[in-house]
Amino acid sequence: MSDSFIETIQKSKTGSGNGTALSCYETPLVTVDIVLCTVIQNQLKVLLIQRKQPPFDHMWAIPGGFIHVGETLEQAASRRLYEETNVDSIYLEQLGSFGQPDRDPRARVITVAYYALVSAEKLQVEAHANAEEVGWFSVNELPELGFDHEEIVKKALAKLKRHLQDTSVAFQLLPDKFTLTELQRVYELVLAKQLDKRNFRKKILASDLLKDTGETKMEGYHRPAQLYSFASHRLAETH
Amino acid sequence: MSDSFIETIQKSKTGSGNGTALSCYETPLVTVDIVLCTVIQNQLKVLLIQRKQPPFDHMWAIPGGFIHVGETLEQAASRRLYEETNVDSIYLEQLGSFGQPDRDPRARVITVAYYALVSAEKLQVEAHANAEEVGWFSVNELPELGFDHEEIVKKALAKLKRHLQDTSVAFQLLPDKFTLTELQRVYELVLAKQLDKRNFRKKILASDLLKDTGETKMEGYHRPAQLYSFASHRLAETH
DNA sequence: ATAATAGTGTCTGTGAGACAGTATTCT
DNA sequence: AGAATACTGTCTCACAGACACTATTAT
Repeated sequence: MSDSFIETIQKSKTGSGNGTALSCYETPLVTVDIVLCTVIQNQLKVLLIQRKQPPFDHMWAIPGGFIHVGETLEQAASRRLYEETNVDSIYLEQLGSFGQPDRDPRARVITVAYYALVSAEKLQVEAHANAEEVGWFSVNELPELGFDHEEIVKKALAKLKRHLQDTSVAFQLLPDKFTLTELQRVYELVLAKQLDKRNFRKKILASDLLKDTGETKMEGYHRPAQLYSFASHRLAETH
Repeated sequence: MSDSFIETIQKSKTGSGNGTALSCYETPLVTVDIVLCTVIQNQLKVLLIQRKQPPFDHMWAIPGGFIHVGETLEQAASRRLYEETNVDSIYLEQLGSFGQPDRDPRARVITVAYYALVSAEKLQVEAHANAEEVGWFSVNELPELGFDHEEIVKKALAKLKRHLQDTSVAFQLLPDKFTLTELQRVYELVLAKQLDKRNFRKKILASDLLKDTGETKMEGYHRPAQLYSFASHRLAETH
């Protein structure tokens, strides 16, 4: 959809001038692009869409698109995520803008990038009623990406890592009720390293972000785990 | 300068359609805006420019402008700073994009904001050969700002604060050789709180970022201070 | 009994912050 | 001698990280 829009702009660029002092193609286009992350099968995954036209035909790219009239940047990102996943109110964080003059070979396109987090639970409910090729890729096994999307994904993962440590974003990747082991797994996946169980629990419980729901979760033939929920979503924010 | 460009766009908007499927005004304009900080007279100051046209006529605003063809976002910001200060190679850090639909009453304008740091020393060399009203304002006594620039400045100062603590940006606000007391003053101004002299020196010297130049600086009738220089500009970077 | 995961406490080292007195230079 | 700033070391507390065993559930 973004692509057909750029084609139109391109035509006006190659056609004869229209008399105004400044033509469209001298002003850059603006998009939003989103690195949507979730945890599936014990892996940190990113949502990608397979391209159907040049440039970068057949390659994968992160979802994105133009900003509609009257929309804020966040709303545009949110809308695009809804279009791809049928989930709304997905957690979004702005990552920065990418504007290398040649990042899109067709036209000058500046993108405002976001990273987004959803729990796999929310995704399961909705099927992909979408004709596009859409896929979840493990961050360790990303295909080659079009445009500068590899750079954007890398920055997103780096920012998520930092963010995880001084805020409480981890909960965005979990269902409302979760065990401490599940929470630790999220930390381990994002930070890409193992954590000590006792130290992790000590720190998390000391932070006072969790509420013991009293419920337990049985999974397999062993001692059931306590279920916790997140107490104060907006605490411990540094950013 | 940005303003006359927006006027042109505005005319094409109110004039009759030109036949293309998508006219210019449906695509947002993009600018860069920069919060340039320095330390003058023991105060943290921000560069502002007084506006000469509506909207926000007579009010102050941070410097900014459109991106030229072929320029990266950073280059555009850098160029605008050079135009205002005659100083180049000013330290720049991207802050984020601001895109509220109504932030500019004339047209949809999305801005990519930067914060920038210069040492007062570099500024002293060059005089303002500029016709515009330009001024350095203490961050504690900012005038009312046009557009959403107050929000941008606040975010810049917050980011600078955070940044100061886990990187070595402080040096961007100092001359090449400086005393530990001067360095501490920069920290105190940015963090807006007093620091203990012994703890500060202990921490800074332990970080191994400084090189003792062997020189000293006499100022007043008292013991002269050691001059240090910054050892490794790119160490301790988190971002 | 066994398998499988949940859950728990101590010790050590490091870094942050509180705190006061001596050193050096010039008038 | 006095004024003004440079410079220095110790103690305490909180937090991070290393580390191993008991508890509970189902088969």
